[in-house]
Amino acid sequence: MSKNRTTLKDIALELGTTITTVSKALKNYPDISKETKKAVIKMAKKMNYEPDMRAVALKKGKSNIIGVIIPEVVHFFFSNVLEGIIKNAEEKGYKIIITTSHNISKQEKKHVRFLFNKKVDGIIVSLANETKSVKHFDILKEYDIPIVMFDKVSDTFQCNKVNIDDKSSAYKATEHLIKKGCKKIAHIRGPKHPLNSIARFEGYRSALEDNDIALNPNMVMECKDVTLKEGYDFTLELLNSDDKPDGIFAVTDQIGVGAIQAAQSLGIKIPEELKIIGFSDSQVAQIIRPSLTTIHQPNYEIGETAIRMLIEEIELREAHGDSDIDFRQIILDTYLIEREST
Amino acid sequence: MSKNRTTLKDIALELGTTITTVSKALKNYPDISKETKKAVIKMAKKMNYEPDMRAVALKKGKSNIIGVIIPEVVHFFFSNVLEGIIKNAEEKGYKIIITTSHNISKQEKKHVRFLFNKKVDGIIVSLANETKSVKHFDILKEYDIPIVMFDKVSDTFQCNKVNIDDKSSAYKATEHLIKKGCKKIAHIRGPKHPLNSIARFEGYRSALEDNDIALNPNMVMECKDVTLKEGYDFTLELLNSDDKPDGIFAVTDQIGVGAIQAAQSLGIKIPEELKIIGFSDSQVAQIIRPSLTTIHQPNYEIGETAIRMLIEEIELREAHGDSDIDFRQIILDTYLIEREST
DNA sequence: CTGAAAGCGCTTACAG
DNA sequence: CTGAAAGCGCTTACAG
Repeated sequence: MSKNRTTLKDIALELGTTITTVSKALKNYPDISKETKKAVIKMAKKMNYEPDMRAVALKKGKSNIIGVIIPEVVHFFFSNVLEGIIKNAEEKGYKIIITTSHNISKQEKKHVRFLFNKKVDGIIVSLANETKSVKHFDILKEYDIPIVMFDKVSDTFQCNKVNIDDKSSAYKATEHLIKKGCKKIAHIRGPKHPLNSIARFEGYRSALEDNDIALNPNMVMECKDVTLKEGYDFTLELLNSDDKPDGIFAVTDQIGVGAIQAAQSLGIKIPEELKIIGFSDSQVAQIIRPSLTTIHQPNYEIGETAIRMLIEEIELREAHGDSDIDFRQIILDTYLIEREST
Repeated sequence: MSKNRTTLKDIALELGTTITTVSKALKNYPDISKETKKAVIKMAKKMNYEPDMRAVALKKGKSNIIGVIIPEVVHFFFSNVLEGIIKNAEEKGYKIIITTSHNISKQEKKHVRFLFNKKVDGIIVSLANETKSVKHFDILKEYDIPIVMFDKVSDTFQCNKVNIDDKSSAYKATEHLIKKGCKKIAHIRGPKHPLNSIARFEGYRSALEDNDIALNPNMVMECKDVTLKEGYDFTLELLNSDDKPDGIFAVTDQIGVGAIQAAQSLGIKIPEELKIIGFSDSQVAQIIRPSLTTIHQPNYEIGETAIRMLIEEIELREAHGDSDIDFRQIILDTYLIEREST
């Protein structure tokens, strides 16, 4: 037996009163008598009433839904950020619609469009590796839909942003290798476009420079998909060249793990002959032997901060209309964790 | 300058026609002239029109949103399932709202309620470890909202289900240890309630029985949160007892990894003195040394299957009203991957 | 304290 | 071929 979901009308009919009264009673308006409220609440419970949020959303012009666009879900960093987003959103009565770009710009565009017509209250995004132009986000600005970018942000787009200081973190990582005695330091870097892979490269370059080590372009490898396999293959290539590195700064832990496995396959001793440092502090960094020195970044807090900023902006706009917002960029701290690989 | 989002009315006004005509033109109704259609489509584009899905949903009684309730996002198995769900949902024009129970029944109840009043078209769920009664799902049945359960399912609740054969997989795992010569096999099992941890225990028990090995209750440890640390601690306890196991069947890879680390901390050789097998085939199983023998389960396919069944049911009900549905339980195959730990 | 009415943005049966 | 009207389920300013 299928029932239709109870509406205000059903309750009003049952009680011989009107929709208006029922609606007000349920929302505890002061101008409704206690008896009426009691009766309405009782009947609502009995009839399993739950407000139709679509109707509420339509009426109020608010959906309490936030859209998230990230490259991947099966990913140590992003799943942790997502966790931070979801938990804090739920606490404040917002729900999350999640979409994944798989680092493809076209997908990202589609999702922006979709979330736009789903009338989400705001959007959190980490750009696809492939994305260069962020024109497809302009429509959100035009219609005053708040956006927060994290991790892979745009430098030109005006909005709230959360990330870490990739350059100084990469500097720290490279400097660590230098302090440990490395002279020939390779960098397996991220793809061309994302600002954070550029910043990490800059940190690497800058640390070499400050320590009077010439940058050898043959020692910089550029990943496409940033997979363990790429880390493995690039490391083999580096270690089979005439000019072997004695240190590798890997742009992520996955790359670092691939590097360790490649070195081991050639019988090269870590950290004696080769030192390796990763980035992210994911679980594999602790579990691999030798364990991987890495840069810890506050994943959960990045998600938490992003959702907080977004909800603040949403509620600020609700209160003051489209008053001008001062956008901020919040930079969270990282630290180096030394393990066996250096 | 904030704009209000364009509505049908805006377009009609601009064109000096009516909402009806604009709506029909955009949906390519046959009874609208070509010229009108052309003009409407052009104007819609110019004005950045996107239909308000809330209104469409309200009118049509459909939201094209599917709710997902899972214990965790930061979790190898669940993030992979989620990936399978999201990708296949997007292809069919559905979006996912994701909520996490953190294995707490109360949270799960709250989410069911929330998703119900969000009027999602259907729900996919893997039960919280804590959940015994599934009464809180009854409301979905009452109102004909399709549900698919996966992994941690209920045996009493009538709905479509997707999982693996946990019992026979566990049997396979235990039998593998026996074939490798283990005589004293411990099992670090999952929590009390979830059917799949019970089934895995049953598989273990049954394999021992078939091989004339008496089950020693002291060799069965029960996890609460199924964390690496629990695996570590229980393994220390087992290995420090008078009656040491020579094999451990761990209910997940995380437990298996903890077991390996605990054994190593005591200087016990794997696999010579102790053999360990996990369950899931997550990345850590490949990366730890010795690498972990495990049961591979098709994570992505579980998600894919769940969302397919759900969408099928949604569309079936749309077409035929609440005709009776034949619920199915789809069992996906697992296989054993032998690595260094056995 | 209660209720009639307008309206959020759409869809669609019906009339012309 | 075009359009007026009802209605999806709510909220809320207004009248009584």
